[in-house]
This record gives sequence, C-alpha cells and structure tokens, in this order.
Amino acid sequence: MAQLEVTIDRNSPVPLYHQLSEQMTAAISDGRLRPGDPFENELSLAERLGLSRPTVRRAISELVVQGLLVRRRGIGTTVANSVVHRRDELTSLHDDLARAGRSPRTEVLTLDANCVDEPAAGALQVPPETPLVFVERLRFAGDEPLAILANWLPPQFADLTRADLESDGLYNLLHQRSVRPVVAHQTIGARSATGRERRLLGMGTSQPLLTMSRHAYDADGRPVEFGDHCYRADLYAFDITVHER
Amino acid sequence: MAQLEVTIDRNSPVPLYHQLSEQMTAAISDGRLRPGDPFENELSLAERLGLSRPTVRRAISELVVQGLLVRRRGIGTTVANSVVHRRDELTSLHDDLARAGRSPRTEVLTLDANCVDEPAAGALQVPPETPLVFVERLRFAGDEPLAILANWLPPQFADLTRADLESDGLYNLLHQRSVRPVVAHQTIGARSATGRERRLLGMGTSQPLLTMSRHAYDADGRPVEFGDHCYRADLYAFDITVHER
DNA sequence: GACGTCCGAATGTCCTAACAAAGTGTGGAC
DNA sequence: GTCCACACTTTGTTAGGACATTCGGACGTC
Repeated sequence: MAQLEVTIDRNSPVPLYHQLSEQMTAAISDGRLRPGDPFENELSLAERLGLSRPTVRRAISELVVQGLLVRRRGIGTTVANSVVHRRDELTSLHDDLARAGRSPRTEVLTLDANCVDEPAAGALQVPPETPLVFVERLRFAGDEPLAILANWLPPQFADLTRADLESDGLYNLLHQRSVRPVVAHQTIGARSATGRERRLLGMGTSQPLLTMSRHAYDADGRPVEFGDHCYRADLYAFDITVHER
Repeated sequence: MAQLEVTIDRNSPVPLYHQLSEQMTAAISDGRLRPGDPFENELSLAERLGLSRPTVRRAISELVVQGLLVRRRGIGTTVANSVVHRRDELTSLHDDLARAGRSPRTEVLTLDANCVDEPAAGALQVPPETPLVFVERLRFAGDEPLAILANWLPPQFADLTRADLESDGLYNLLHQRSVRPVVAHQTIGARSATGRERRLLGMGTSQPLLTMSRHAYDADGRPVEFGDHCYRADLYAFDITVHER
C-alpha cells in the first residue's frame, strides 16, 4: 500500500478536502501513484492525517468524478488506468495554442459595436433590435491562418478595442471584466468553405471547414457570448471526453 | 417559496439522496420549478422531509453539478436559467436516432473476426498481432445513408453476427454482454470524402465529411472499443456541453 | 439622502457516530 | 479435496451537531 505523503495546513483558507485532493491529483499526474496501484483505504488515511472520514471521502470523490480513481465496495480504491480521464473544460483557442507552444496571433477583421443581428440577439436572450458588439477575427497559429472567429457580445462590451482583441484572447478579456462563462453549449459540424473563407485561410478548393457554434453562459445561466467559428480541418480537431450517466 | 411535493420511501433500496434528487430534477424539467425560482433552503427542506441536512445537501449537490441549481452562500439556492445544462452523456448514434424518431437502419458492410490491425490493437492495448473483431456498418436515418461506422473490438466479441449488428446498436450489444463503456475520448474533425465513401453515402463531390474517432473504456479504464466514424456533414452535427474547471 | 455598521439567514466546512452492503478469503463440514 | 457458510475488510449511506463565511437588508449616524 503506497503511503502518500501529504501535508495538511489547518490554518489555510483552502478547505482541507481540497488540499488533500490536490495533492492526490499531483501524486497521480507526476507518477508517484501509478495506474492500477491500490490506494490507501479511507479509514487508515483519515487516521494517519488526523482528518475525519467524510473529509477524506470528499477528497477522494473529487478524483473519482474526474475518473482518476476507481472505488469498489468491499475491495478498495485504486488508481484508474492510464487514460486521460479528465472532464471537458471550457477552454479558449487562444490559450490552447499558447499552451501548445504555437504562438497565437490575432488579426481583427471586423469590430462593430452597433450590430443588429436577430439570430445573435436571440442567442443572447435580448430584444431583436438590441445593438450588439460583433467581433470577427482571423486567428493564426505561428504563421499559418487557422480559424475565422465570429462572436457576438452584449452591449456592455462596446468599449472593446482592436488592440485589446489582438493582444489577448476573448475569454481573457471577459475575465478581466469579471464575466465568467462557466458552461457552453457547442455544436460541431463541417461544411465547404466560401470563397472569402478560402482566401482568408489560404485553403485549396476541395478542403473542408470544421465549424463550431457556441452559446456560453455564466453561473446564473445568463448568456454572455455567442460565437460562430470555422477552422481549417487539416490543422484543427476537437478533443472531447464524454461520460456515461 | 415553492414547497416541492416529495415522497421518500425509506424501504426502497434507492438511496434517500437519490430519491430526492430525482424528484427535484423531474420538478424542474416538467416546469413545476421554473428558472430563477428560489429553492426551499436546506434546513427547512431537511426538517420537512424528516431527512438530515447532509442528505438533503447531497441531493442538491447532484443538481448543482448538472447545472440545474445554483447555490449562493448567504443568499440561498435558485433554479438555474433555462439553458440545457446537462453534462455530456456517452450515447450511441443508434439510440440518438431512435429517440429523435428517425428510424435507424443498419447495413453491415464488413464483419471480420480475425482482423489484425496495429493501430487498433494499440488503441485497445493488446499485442499488435492480436486478431480483433472488425465491424464496418452503413447507418441510415430513414431512407438516407448517414454515416459509415468502423469499429474494432477485443477478441471476446468474435461471436457477434451480422443479424445482431443489423437489429441493434453496438452499444446495446455490448451492454447485453455486461460490457459497459463509461468514458470515451473522442476526436472530431473533418475531411473530404474518398470515392468509396461518396458512393456509399450518396454524396456530391464537394461535400465534406465529419469524422469522429473514439476510444471507449469501462469503469476500470480497460479499453472496450475503438471506432472510426464518418458522417455526412449536411445531415449530422455533434452537440456538446462543456464546463469550466 | 448617503454611507457605514450590525445582524440574521443561508450555505460551506468539519467532526463523530453508526449501520448497511458487497466482495474476499478463511475455516470447517463433508 | 471440495464446497459452503461465516467473518472481516472496505466502501456506501444516513444522522446530528458545531462553527465559519458570506450576502443582503435594516438600522442608525452624519
């Protein structure tokens, strides 16, 4: 039985169960705990760390819902097999590229703070004639054009500038204004490109586009962004993890 | 404050928190609780139903992670706004079509119980020369061909017949054999179709394909299926809900 | 009327405690 | 030697209590 080394700071404002679950996650991701390893049982872990069993259980549960641990009654808890079992996260293309080391660059094609668009207004749940902020950007990965990103935002973002949009990703800009999308509904499809799209993305005639339209909402379920994106299918794909139940 | 009518059966084998959460989910989905409605607070709900607060909290938590309820400390719990806030479920195309009332029909193109395929063996984490079960199907929605589904399965499924595959979806067949995929990693992309694919799907020359490759795993993280699917992009799209954190 | 302080209400965290259910393994009966 | 029953281990469920934290509103002061 691997005896995980854990330090718990009772004076920290971070909840005990979260301190514990973070250190367990770290132990798995850096290989101190390996797939298939049996995990110390709840009772002994609780006693060893001076925590109550519910607290330890809660920490373990956090890893279970992420698929990092597997609990079996009567048997014990084991580290799940290798697979990247992470839940889908709401990420931005800009950050994805930055993380992957493919320096993202953005060119603003259109910025219209007075755009009346009925479908977009519907998506943002405001009256149809409401003037919206419309942003159309061309996103590069390194030197290659990768995607055309069209987004509609509520009027409160009318002060966004081209410089803002070219220096940072849209989601970072929203965060800076304390707007936090927490859930989004996306539809992913494919279609052939228009002439303009082919020109902008430098594509051949027969190459298809991968499309994604997104409705993003904050914690209260208020719409905060509506987007219509298209990607060069030879340079981009969506990775998704789905779960049963 | 809406007083939700709930009946709890203490003799049922179903956990109390789950009985409660199911009835709350039902109340939201059938409109008895409407978006924005304040939710009865935990203490009063616990007392009214004769349950402990932890039990009530756990039931509420289930709806919170699904995005159906929003908790705010000091304020209370409210029903989240309208949006379909459901986590991604692992579904099969066959069931999706059946639910949508578009009678699914399947034509088996290939069934090979002795297929040696190195990439597929790698995906299923078995030695490269292992004979796998390879299934290739053409899926119709009503009269229209919709998708070509290629799947590789471990040798234990060598007894699958064409009749099995044409009468039922692959996932139902797996379930009948107590194999339960619980998590899958999918990559969604697009490409142009080959001549054979165009013929099978009855597509024009310039129409693109939507592609999805899937690695599915059971609760222990063992690979149970590897699939490579392509869909007519004009007839199919993926709906996905993503969450922050 | 504007502003700040205090209080109550609600959720968040943490604890102890007990029993239930499921799976493994051991020991005894045959 | 085989097989069944029982005990033990481990996770699952439920209870009840205590205190912390956060938010909104009421109240008072200036």
